[in-house]
Amino acid sequence: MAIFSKTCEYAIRAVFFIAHKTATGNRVGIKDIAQGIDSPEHFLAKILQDLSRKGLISSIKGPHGGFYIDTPALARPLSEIVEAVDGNSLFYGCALGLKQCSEVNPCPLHNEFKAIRNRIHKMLNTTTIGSFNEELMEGLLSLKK
Amino acid sequence: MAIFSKTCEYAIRAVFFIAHKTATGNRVGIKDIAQGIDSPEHFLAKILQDLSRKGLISSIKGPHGGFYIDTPALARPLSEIVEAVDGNSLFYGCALGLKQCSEVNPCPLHNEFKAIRNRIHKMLNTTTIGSFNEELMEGLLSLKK
DNA sequence: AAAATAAAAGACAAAAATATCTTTTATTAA
DNA sequence: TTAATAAAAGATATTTTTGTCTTTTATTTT
Repeated sequence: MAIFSKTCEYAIRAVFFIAHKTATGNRVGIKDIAQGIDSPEHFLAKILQDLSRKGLISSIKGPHGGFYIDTPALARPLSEIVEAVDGNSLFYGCALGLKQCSEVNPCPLHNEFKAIRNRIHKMLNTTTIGSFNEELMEGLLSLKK
Repeated sequence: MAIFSKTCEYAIRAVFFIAHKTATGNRVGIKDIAQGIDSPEHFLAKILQDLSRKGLISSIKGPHGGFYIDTPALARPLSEIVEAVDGNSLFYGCALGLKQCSEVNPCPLHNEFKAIRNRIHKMLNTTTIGSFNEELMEGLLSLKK
């Protein structure tokens, strides 16, 4: 299994793509995004609609419209995207799927995974949506294939 | 999203359950296991058949038959169960789902997740199937709900 | 106002994961 | 050697995830 759902993978890649494309103020259309991150266009559209409804990204209809992320939003942590799409089970769920797993009623892997989940959470909390704009502009990082 | 698939969660819980129930040499039936870990019986049966075919656990048909794990197998790492069920993408896959992601062509999260994946891998490599038998016998750890 | 553009929304389809039910095979015990 | 037991195997069903296609709404430009 992967860490994120396919939906979340597309969401993160799209958000990075939009962030770096609109750091200069321009908007970018769904077609460009889908091709820029190598994802199915209409499926991605649904995902972005959802992120837009939740206020994590912005969009404008009509000619010269498209998606964008404003400067304050660039500073938000990636964890908000993940949580909006995949929920918080990656951060708080039991690795063995036990509802009642806790400090007082731990599954065998409870402590080990608590540390790992905390690390993932911390990492995604300190990584902002705009973190990679420069490297993306310089072509040092990849978002497709 | 969870770390493991539901199938893998059941597999790990079942393996721990069988390990501790058979540390004394007895076999345990699918009904007992399913109830002991709170999983759908027939679905679990499929999973255990698969693990049995792959030699990770053992079984015997007929009266007084059931599943068991022999002493050498108790020493095998949990990572083998995970890999048998979920494959190795948790250990080696790109967090953003990019096939071509690598050191020379990294996705934005490549380095951070490489460290996390390594940690998970290491942990599951050093945790053996029989690791928790004592705590399970003492009722200190939970495998259901 | 009309035409063009682009996201939003809705309906539908395919694939994968999860779950259930039935039949078969191997083994044991009476 | 028949009956009982228990896993293996097969068939089918349900749910969730992923993906596609069409229509509607909002906005802009002519």
